Amino acid sequence: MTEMSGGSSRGGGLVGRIGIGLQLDAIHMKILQVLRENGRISVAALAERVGISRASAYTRFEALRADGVIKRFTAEVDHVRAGLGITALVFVTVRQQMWKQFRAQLAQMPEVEYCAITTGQHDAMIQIRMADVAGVHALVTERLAGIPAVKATETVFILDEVLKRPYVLPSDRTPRQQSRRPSAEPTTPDSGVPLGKMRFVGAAEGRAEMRGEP
Amino acid sequence: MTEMSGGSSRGGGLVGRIGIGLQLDAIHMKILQVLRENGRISVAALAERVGISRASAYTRFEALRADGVIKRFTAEVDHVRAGLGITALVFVTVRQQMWKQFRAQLAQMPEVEYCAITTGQHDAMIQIRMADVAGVHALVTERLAGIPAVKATETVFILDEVLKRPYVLPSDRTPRQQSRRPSAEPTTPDSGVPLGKMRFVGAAEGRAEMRGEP
DNA sequence: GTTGAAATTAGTACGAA
DNA sequence: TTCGTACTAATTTCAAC
Repeated sequence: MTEMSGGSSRGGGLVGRIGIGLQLDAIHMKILQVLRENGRISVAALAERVGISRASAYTRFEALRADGVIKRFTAEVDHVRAGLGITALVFVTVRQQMWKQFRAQLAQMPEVEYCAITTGQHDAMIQIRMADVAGVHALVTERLAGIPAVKATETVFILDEVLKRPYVLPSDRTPRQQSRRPSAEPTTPDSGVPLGKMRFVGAAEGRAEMRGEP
Repeated sequence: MTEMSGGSSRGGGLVGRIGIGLQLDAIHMKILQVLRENGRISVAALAERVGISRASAYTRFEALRADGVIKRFTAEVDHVRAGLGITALVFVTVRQQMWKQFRAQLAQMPEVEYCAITTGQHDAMIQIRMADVAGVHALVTERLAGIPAVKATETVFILDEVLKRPYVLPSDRTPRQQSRRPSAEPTTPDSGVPLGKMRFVGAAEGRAEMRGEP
Protein backbone atom coordinates (compact mmCIF):
# COMPACT_ATOMS: atom_id res chain seq x y z
CA MET A 1 0.00 0.00 0.00
CA THR A 2 1.38 3.36 -0.88
CA GLU A 3 -1.28 5.96 -0.78
CA MET A 4 -4.93 5.82 0.00
CA SER A 5 -8.02 7.13 -1.59
CA GLY A 6 -9.79 10.16 -0.21
CA GLY A 7 -13.20 9.96 1.33
CA SER A 8 -16.27 9.69 -0.80
CA SER A 9 -19.08 11.03 1.35
CA ARG A 10 -19.05 14.41 -0.26
CA GLY A 11 -22.50 15.71 0.38
CA GLY A 12 -24.41 12.76 1.64
CA GLY A 13 -25.58 13.79 5.01
CA LEU A 14 -27.55 11.74 7.44
CA VAL A 15 -31.07 12.18 6.24
CA GLY A 16 -32.56 10.71 3.11
CA ARG A 17 -29.76 8.32 2.38
CA ILE A 18 -30.81 4.87 1.30
CA GLY A 19 -28.71 1.95 2.36
CA ILE A 20 -27.85 0.49 -0.98
CA GLY A 21 -24.77 -1.59 -1.57
CA LEU A 22 -23.12 -4.19 0.55
CA GLN A 23 -25.23 -5.89 3.17
CA LEU A 24 -23.28 -6.01 6.40
CA ASP A 25 -23.11 -9.24 8.34
CA ALA A 26 -21.68 -10.07 11.72
CA ILE A 27 -18.18 -10.47 10.36
CA HIS A 28 -18.28 -7.07 8.73
CA MET A 29 -19.28 -5.60 12.05
CA LYS A 30 -16.47 -7.36 13.80
CA ILE A 31 -14.04 -5.98 11.25
CA LEU A 32 -15.34 -2.47 11.83
CA GLN A 33 -15.09 -2.98 15.55
CA VAL A 34 -11.44 -3.94 15.34
CA LEU A 35 -10.58 -1.27 12.81
CA ARG A 36 -12.13 1.56 14.73
CA GLU A 37 -10.04 0.66 17.75
CA ASN A 38 -6.88 0.12 15.79
CA GLY A 39 -6.95 1.69 12.38
CA ARG A 40 -3.39 0.66 11.63
CA ILE A 41 -3.71 -3.03 12.27
CA SER A 42 -2.43 -5.21 9.46
CA VAL A 43 -4.96 -7.12 7.43
CA ALA A 44 -3.28 -10.34 8.51
CA ALA A 45 -3.75 -9.51 12.17
CA LEU A 46 -7.26 -8.34 11.45
CA ALA A 47 -8.07 -11.67 9.84
CA GLU A 48 -6.81 -13.49 12.88
CA ARG A 49 -8.78 -11.36 15.33
CA VAL A 50 -11.94 -11.71 13.32
CA GLY A 51 -11.48 -15.40 12.68
CA ILE A 52 -11.36 -15.52 8.90
CA SER A 53 -8.62 -16.22 6.39
CA ARG A 54 -6.25 -13.58 5.16
CA ALA A 55 -7.71 -13.68 1.71
CA SER A 56 -11.23 -13.14 3.00
CA ALA A 57 -10.08 -10.33 5.20
CA TYR A 58 -8.56 -8.56 2.21
CA THR A 59 -11.75 -9.00 0.22
CA ARG A 60 -14.02 -7.73 2.96
CA PHE A 61 -11.70 -4.95 3.93
CA GLU A 62 -11.63 -3.66 0.39
CA ALA A 63 -15.38 -4.04 0.03
CA LEU A 64 -16.00 -1.98 3.14
CA ARG A 65 -13.68 0.70 1.89
CA ALA A 66 -15.01 0.74 -1.65
CA ASP A 67 -18.56 0.81 -0.44
CA GLY A 68 -17.97 3.77 1.80
CA VAL A 69 -18.83 2.00 5.02
CA ILE A 70 -15.33 2.89 6.11
CA LYS A 71 -14.98 6.51 5.19
CA ARG A 72 -11.35 6.99 6.09
CA PHE A 73 -8.61 6.18 8.52
CA THR A 74 -7.38 8.87 10.80
CA ALA A 75 -5.04 9.55 13.68
CA GLU A 76 -6.52 11.02 16.82
CA VAL A 77 -4.34 13.82 18.01
CA ASP A 78 -4.11 15.29 21.48
CA HIS A 79 -5.16 18.87 20.80
CA VAL A 80 -3.55 20.26 23.88
CA ARG A 81 -0.22 18.77 22.92
CA ALA A 82 -0.68 20.00 19.40
CA GLY A 83 -1.22 23.54 20.59
CA LEU A 84 -4.98 23.88 20.43
CA GLY A 85 -6.01 23.58 24.04
CA ILE A 86 -9.23 25.55 23.89
CA THR A 87 -12.38 23.95 22.56
CA ALA A 88 -15.68 25.74 22.18
CA LEU A 89 -19.13 25.08 20.84
CA VAL A 90 -20.86 27.77 18.87
CA PHE A 91 -24.58 27.47 18.35
CA VAL A 92 -25.56 29.32 15.25
CA THR A 93 -28.86 30.67 14.05
CA VAL A 94 -28.80 30.72 10.29
CA ARG A 95 -30.82 33.01 8.08
CA GLN A 96 -33.31 31.17 5.94
CA GLN A 97 -32.27 30.26 2.45
CA MET A 98 -28.68 31.08 3.15
CA TRP A 99 -27.60 27.61 4.10
CA LYS A 100 -25.60 27.15 0.98
CA GLN A 101 -23.54 30.19 1.74
CA PHE A 102 -23.18 29.18 5.36
CA ARG A 103 -21.78 25.81 4.38
CA ALA A 104 -19.43 27.35 1.87
CA GLN A 105 -18.05 29.73 4.48
CA LEU A 106 -17.55 26.96 7.01
CA ALA A 107 -15.55 24.98 4.51
CA GLN A 108 -13.04 27.80 4.54
CA MET A 109 -12.59 27.84 8.28
CA PRO A 110 -10.04 25.19 9.20
CA GLU A 111 -10.49 25.75 12.92
CA VAL A 112 -13.94 24.27 12.67
CA GLU A 113 -13.66 20.62 13.49
CA TYR A 114 -17.30 19.68 13.37
CA CYS A 115 -20.56 21.18 12.22
CA ALA A 116 -24.00 19.68 12.54
CA ILE A 117 -27.41 20.99 11.65
CA THR A 118 -29.77 20.46 14.53
CA THR A 119 -33.34 20.75 15.58
CA GLY A 120 -34.12 22.95 18.54
CA GLN A 121 -33.50 26.52 19.44
CA HIS A 122 -30.52 26.95 17.14
CA ASP A 123 -29.93 25.78 13.62
CA ALA A 124 -26.40 24.51 13.74
CA MET A 125 -23.72 23.63 16.21
CA ILE A 126 -20.07 23.99 15.38
CA GLN A 127 -17.10 22.88 17.40
CA ILE A 128 -13.90 24.85 17.15
CA ARG A 129 -10.36 24.32 18.44
CA MET A 130 -8.22 27.27 19.33
CA ALA A 131 -4.91 28.07 20.93
CA ASP A 132 -6.46 30.47 23.40
CA VAL A 133 -9.72 31.96 24.57
CA ALA A 134 -9.04 35.17 22.71
CA GLY A 135 -8.88 33.16 19.54
CA VAL A 136 -12.39 31.87 20.11
CA HIS A 137 -13.63 35.36 20.65
CA ALA A 138 -11.89 36.55 17.54
CA LEU A 139 -13.25 33.75 15.41
CA VAL A 140 -16.80 34.22 16.56
CA THR A 141 -16.89 37.99 16.41
CA GLU A 142 -14.65 38.60 13.44
CA ARG A 143 -15.31 35.71 11.15
CA LEU A 144 -18.49 33.88 12.05
CA ALA A 145 -20.54 36.95 12.80
CA GLY A 146 -19.27 38.44 9.59
CA ILE A 147 -21.07 35.83 7.54
CA PRO A 148 -24.37 37.26 6.33
CA ALA A 149 -25.99 33.86 6.69
CA VAL A 150 -25.29 33.96 10.43
CA LYS A 151 -28.11 35.65 12.29
CA ALA A 152 -26.88 35.00 15.81
CA THR A 153 -24.40 32.90 17.77
CA GLU A 154 -24.13 31.53 21.24
CA THR A 155 -20.80 30.26 22.48
CA VAL A 156 -19.97 27.88 25.28
CA PHE A 157 -16.58 26.55 26.25
CA ILE A 158 -15.72 22.93 26.72
CA LEU A 159 -14.10 22.41 30.08
CA ASP A 160 -13.37 18.74 29.69
CA GLU A 161 -13.96 16.03 27.16
CA VAL A 162 -15.09 13.16 29.28
CA LEU A 163 -15.26 10.59 26.58
CA LYS A 164 -14.80 10.25 22.87
CA ARG A 165 -15.40 6.86 21.40
CA PRO A 166 -13.76 5.93 18.11
CA TYR A 167 -17.10 5.07 16.65
CA VAL A 168 -20.30 3.66 17.89
CA LEU A 169 -21.59 0.52 16.23
CA PRO A 170 -24.77 -1.45 16.73
CA SER A 171 -22.68 -4.36 17.92
CA ASP A 172 -21.66 -2.31 20.91
CA ARG A 173 -25.13 -2.72 22.25
CA THR A 174 -26.03 -5.37 24.71
CA PRO A 175 -28.39 -8.02 23.33
CA ARG A 176 -31.29 -6.51 25.23
CA GLN A 177 -30.82 -3.10 23.72
CA GLN A 178 -30.01 -4.45 20.33
CA SER A 179 -33.27 -6.26 20.01
CA ARG A 180 -35.34 -3.23 20.79
CA ARG A 181 -38.26 -3.33 18.43
CA PRO A 182 -39.29 0.09 17.24
CA SER A 183 -42.81 -1.33 17.50
CA ALA A 184 -45.86 0.76 16.83
CA GLU A 185 -45.63 2.80 19.96
CA PRO A 186 -42.54 4.92 20.28
CA THR A 187 -43.60 5.96 23.72
CA THR A 188 -41.58 5.19 26.76
CA PRO A 189 -42.32 2.11 28.74
CA ASP A 190 -42.82 3.19 32.29
CA SER A 191 -39.53 3.35 34.08
CA GLY A 192 -40.32 5.35 37.13
CA VAL A 193 -38.58 8.44 35.85
CA PRO A 194 -39.71 11.68 37.45
CA LEU A 195 -41.85 13.54 34.99
CA GLY A 196 -40.57 16.77 33.59
CA LYS A 197 -36.99 15.78 33.99
CA MET A 198 -36.32 15.66 30.30
CA ARG A 199 -37.32 17.73 27.35
CA PHE A 200 -37.21 17.21 23.64
CA VAL A 201 -36.74 20.25 21.53
CA GLY A 202 -38.26 20.29 18.08
CA ALA A 203 -37.18 22.31 15.09
CA ALA A 204 -37.99 25.96 14.78
CA GLU A 205 -40.62 26.96 12.28
CA GLY A 206 -39.84 27.36 8.61
CA ARG A 207 -36.85 25.07 8.40
CA ALA A 208 -37.85 22.90 5.51
CA GLU A 209 -35.34 23.63 2.79
CA MET A 210 -32.11 23.53 4.70
CA ARG A 211 -30.62 20.70 2.74
CA GLY A 212 -29.05 22.82 0.05
CA GLU A 213 -25.58 21.68 -0.75
CA PRO A 214 -22.66 24.10 -0.98
CA MET B 1 -8.90 -0.16 24.37
CA THR B 2 -12.44 0.29 25.41
CA GLU B 3 -12.91 3.55 27.14
CA MET B 4 -11.45 6.92 26.44
CA SER B 5 -7.92 7.04 25.21
CA GLY B 6 -5.22 4.66 26.05
CA GLY B 7 -3.16 7.74 26.43
CA SER B 8 -2.64 10.06 29.26
CA SER B 9 -5.75 12.19 29.35
CA ARG B 10 -7.22 10.11 32.09
CA GLY B 11 -8.45 12.85 34.24
CA GLY B 12 -6.42 15.56 32.79
CA GLY B 13 -9.04 17.13 30.70
CA LEU B 14 -8.46 20.26 28.80
CA VAL B 15 -7.88 22.68 31.60
CA GLY B 16 -4.76 22.94 33.64
CA ARG B 17 -2.67 20.55 31.64
CA ILE B 18 0.95 21.44 31.22
CA GLY B 19 2.68 20.59 28.00
CA ILE B 20 5.48 18.44 29.22
CA GLY B 21 7.22 15.89 27.05
CA LEU B 22 8.24 16.15 23.45
CA GLN B 23 8.46 19.58 21.97
CA LEU B 24 6.73 19.59 18.62
CA ASP B 25 8.41 21.20 15.66
CA ALA B 26 7.21 21.89 12.15
CA ILE B 27 8.03 18.38 10.98
CA HIS B 28 6.04 16.83 13.78
CA MET B 29 3.11 18.95 12.74
CA LYS B 30 3.48 17.88 9.17
CA ILE B 31 3.50 14.26 10.24
CA LEU B 32 0.33 14.77 12.23
CA GLN B 33 -1.25 16.52 9.30
CA VAL B 34 -0.57 13.61 6.99
CA LEU B 35 -1.53 10.98 9.54
CA ARG B 36 -4.84 12.53 10.44
CA GLU B 37 -5.83 12.47 6.79
CA ASN B 38 -4.53 9.01 6.16
CA GLY B 39 -4.01 6.96 9.27
CA ARG B 40 -2.96 3.90 7.35
CA ILE B 41 -0.16 5.37 5.32
CA SER B 42 3.11 3.49 5.58
CA VAL B 43 5.93 5.14 7.43
CA ALA B 44 7.99 5.04 4.25
CA ALA B 45 5.38 6.99 2.32
CA LEU B 46 4.95 9.30 5.28
CA ALA B 47 8.66 10.04 5.27
CA GLU B 48 8.53 10.92 1.61
CA ARG B 49 5.56 13.23 1.98
CA VAL B 50 7.11 14.99 4.94
CA GLY B 51 10.53 15.19 3.39
CA ILE B 52 12.64 13.27 5.87
CA SER B 53 14.37 9.91 5.81
CA ARG B 54 12.67 6.64 6.61
CA ALA B 55 14.52 6.17 9.86
CA SER B 56 13.68 9.67 11.06
CA ALA B 57 10.09 9.11 10.24
CA TYR B 58 10.06 5.94 12.30
CA THR B 59 11.69 7.67 15.22
CA ARG B 60 9.34 10.63 15.17
CA PHE B 61 6.33 8.46 14.54
CA GLU B 62 7.12 6.32 17.54
CA ALA B 63 7.87 9.35 19.68
CA LEU B 64 4.52 10.92 18.83
CA ARG B 65 2.76 7.70 19.66
CA ALA B 66 4.67 7.03 22.86
CA ASP B 67 4.25 10.59 24.03
CA GLY B 68 0.52 10.50 23.56
CA VAL B 69 0.39 13.25 20.99
CA ILE B 70 -1.17 10.65 18.75
CA LYS B 71 -3.75 9.04 20.94
CA ARG B 72 -4.83 6.32 18.56
CA PHE B 73 -5.61 5.38 15.01
CA THR B 74 -9.16 4.77 14.07
CA ALA B 75 -11.43 4.00 11.14
CA GLU B 76 -14.25 6.42 10.48
CA VAL B 77 -17.37 4.44 9.87
CA ASP B 78 -20.48 5.58 8.04
CA HIS B 79 -23.07 5.30 10.81
CA VAL B 80 -25.99 5.08 8.46
CA ARG B 81 -24.43 2.16 6.66
CA ALA B 82 -23.55 0.57 9.95
CA GLY B 83 -27.13 0.76 11.14
CA LEU B 84 -27.07 3.81 13.39
CA GLY B 85 -28.67 6.48 11.28
CA ILE B 86 -30.02 8.69 14.04
CA THR B 87 -27.77 11.09 15.87
CA ALA B 88 -28.86 13.27 18.75
CA LEU B 89 -27.37 15.70 21.20
CA VAL B 90 -28.47 15.60 24.79
CA PHE B 91 -27.70 18.56 26.99
CA VAL B 92 -27.55 17.47 30.56
CA THR B 93 -27.84 19.35 33.80
CA VAL B 94 -25.89 17.48 36.43
CA ARG B 95 -26.51 17.60 40.13
CA GLN B 96 -23.67 19.16 42.06
CA GLN B 97 -21.11 16.81 43.49
CA MET B 98 -22.42 13.90 41.51
CA TRP B 99 -20.04 14.26 38.60
CA LYS B 100 -18.16 11.16 39.53
CA GLN B 101 -21.29 9.08 39.33
CA PHE B 102 -22.36 10.76 36.13
CA ARG B 103 -19.09 9.89 34.45
CA ALA B 104 -19.21 6.35 35.70
CA GLN B 105 -22.68 5.86 34.28
CA LEU B 106 -21.72 7.30 30.92
CA ALA B 107 -18.86 4.86 30.66
CA GLN B 108 -21.43 2.10 30.65
CA MET B 109 -23.45 3.51 27.81
CA PRO B 110 -21.88 2.42 24.52
CA GLU B 111 -24.31 4.46 22.45
CA VAL B 112 -22.68 7.61 23.74
CA GLU B 113 -20.04 8.62 21.28
CA TYR B 114 -18.96 11.86 22.84
CA CYS B 115 -19.40 13.70 26.11
CA ALA B 116 -18.08 17.12 26.99
CA ILE B 117 -18.49 19.26 30.06
CA THR B 118 -19.41 22.76 29.05
CA THR B 119 -19.99 26.23 30.37
CA GLY B 120 -23.36 27.81 29.76
CA GLN B 121 -26.88 26.86 30.51
CA HIS B 122 -26.24 23.13 30.74
CA ASP B 123 -23.42 21.22 32.31
CA ALA B 124 -22.64 18.58 29.74
CA MET B 125 -23.38 17.71 26.17
CA ILE B 126 -23.47 14.14 24.99
CA GLN B 127 -23.80 12.86 21.47
CA ILE B 128 -25.55 9.57 20.88
CA ARG B 129 -26.01 7.32 17.87
CA MET B 130 -29.13 5.23 17.51
CA ALA B 131 -30.86 3.01 15.02
CA ASP B 132 -34.09 4.98 15.26
CA VAL B 133 -35.75 7.93 16.91
CA ALA B 134 -37.52 5.69 19.38
CA GLY B 135 -34.15 4.51 20.54
CA VAL B 136 -33.13 8.06 21.39
CA HIS B 137 -36.29 8.54 23.36
CA ALA B 138 -35.76 5.29 25.17
CA LEU B 139 -32.17 6.07 26.03
CA VAL B 140 -32.95 9.53 27.34
CA THR B 141 -36.03 8.62 29.31
CA GLU B 142 -35.12 5.16 30.48
CA ARG B 143 -31.42 5.32 31.04
CA LEU B 144 -30.15 8.87 31.21
CA ALA B 145 -33.00 10.24 33.28
CA GLY B 146 -32.65 7.27 35.55
CA ILE B 147 -29.25 8.42 36.69
CA PRO B 148 -29.59 10.30 39.97
CA ALA B 149 -26.83 12.65 38.95
CA VAL B 150 -28.93 13.82 36.02
CA LYS B 151 -31.14 16.69 37.02
CA ALA B 152 -32.56 17.51 33.60
CA THR B 153 -31.99 16.86 29.92
CA GLU B 154 -32.70 18.61 26.67
CA THR B 155 -32.50 16.70 23.44
CA VAL B 156 -32.04 17.91 19.89
CA PHE B 157 -31.65 15.82 16.78
CA ILE B 158 -28.90 16.17 14.26
CA LEU B 159 -30.35 16.55 10.79
CA ASP B 160 -27.09 16.61 8.95
CA GLU B 161 -23.43 16.52 9.72
CA VAL B 162 -22.07 19.19 7.46
CA LEU B 163 -18.45 18.65 8.21
CA LYS B 164 -16.24 16.55 10.38
CA ARG B 165 -12.57 17.18 10.10
CA PRO B 166 -10.15 14.43 11.07
CA TYR B 167 -8.42 16.76 13.41
CA VAL B 168 -7.69 20.40 13.60
CA LEU B 169 -4.09 21.44 13.96
CA PRO B 170 -2.47 24.84 14.39
CA SER B 171 -0.79 24.37 11.03
CA ASP B 172 -4.19 24.48 9.40
CA ARG B 173 -4.30 28.16 10.16
CA THR B 174 -3.26 30.77 7.71
CA PRO B 175 -0.16 32.73 8.71
CA ARG B 176 -2.30 35.75 9.58
CA GLN B 177 -4.41 33.82 12.01
CA GLN B 178 -1.53 31.84 13.31
CA SER B 179 0.40 34.88 14.38
CA ARG B 180 -2.46 36.36 16.34
CA ARG B 181 -0.97 37.75 19.47
CA PRO B 182 -3.18 37.30 22.49
CA SER B 183 -1.86 40.72 23.47
CA ALA B 184 -3.10 42.53 26.51
CA GLU B 185 -6.51 43.33 25.17
CA PRO B 186 -8.59 40.31 24.35
CA THR B 187 -11.29 42.54 23.03
CA THR B 188 -12.41 42.42 19.46
CA PRO B 189 -10.78 44.69 16.99
CA ASP B 190 -13.52 46.54 15.28
CA SER B 191 -14.77 44.55 12.36
CA GLY B 192 -18.07 46.18 11.56
CA VAL B 193 -20.07 43.35 13.07
CA PRO B 194 -23.61 44.28 14.09
CA LEU B 195 -23.73 44.48 17.84
CA GLY B 196 -25.80 41.97 19.69
CA LYS B 197 -25.34 39.34 17.05
CA MET B 198 -23.31 37.07 19.22
CA ARG B 199 -23.44 36.02 22.80
CA PHE B 200 -21.02 34.27 25.08
CA VAL B 201 -22.49 32.13 27.75
CA GLY B 202 -20.61 31.78 30.98
CA ALA B 203 -20.81 28.96 33.48
CA ALA B 204 -23.73 28.65 35.83
CA GLU B 205 -23.15 29.53 39.43
CA GLY B 206 -21.58 27.09 41.85
CA ARG B 207 -19.72 24.98 39.33
CA ALA B 208 -16.30 25.13 40.85
CA GLU B 209 -15.60 21.57 41.86
CA MET B 210 -16.75 19.72 38.81
CA ARG B 211 -13.43 18.21 38.07
CA GLY B 212 -13.91 15.19 40.29
CA GLU B 213 -12.73 12.05 38.61
CA PRO B 214 -14.74 8.83 38.43
C1' DG C 1 19.89 12.55 11.06
C1' DT C 2 20.82 9.82 6.87
C1' DT C 3 21.56 5.90 3.73
C1' DG C 4 21.56 1.04 2.35
C1' DA C 5 21.07 -3.83 2.82
C1' DA C 6 18.72 -7.95 5.25
C1' DA C 7 14.77 -9.94 7.31
C1' DT C 8 10.15 -9.71 7.74
C1' DT C 9 5.67 -8.86 6.39
C1' DA C 10 2.14 -7.22 3.28
C1' DG C 11 -0.58 -7.63 -0.85
C1' DT C 12 -2.00 -10.54 -4.95
C1' DA C 13 -3.20 -14.42 -7.72
C1' DC C 14 -4.20 -18.52 -8.35
C1' DG C 15 -6.68 -23.31 -7.71
C1' DA C 16 -9.53 -26.33 -4.43
C1' DA C 17 -13.02 -27.16 -1.05
C1' DT D 1 -17.75 -17.41 -0.92
C1' DT D 2 -14.11 -18.79 1.60
C1' DC D 3 -9.81 -20.92 2.30
C1' DG D 4 -4.90 -22.24 1.63
C1' DT D 5 -0.78 -21.58 -0.62
C1' DA D 6 2.74 -19.69 -3.33
C1' DC D 7 4.71 -15.62 -5.45
C1' DT D 8 6.04 -10.76 -5.84
C1' DA D 9 6.46 -6.33 -4.00
C1' DA D 10 6.83 -3.46 -0.21
C1' DT D 11 7.81 -2.33 4.53
C1' DT D 12 10.35 -2.38 8.86
C1' DT D 13 14.48 -3.17 11.27
C1' DC D 14 19.20 -2.59 12.02
C1' DA D 15 23.52 -1.75 10.69
C1' DA D 16 27.26 1.66 9.54
C1' DC D 17 28.10 6.36 7.82
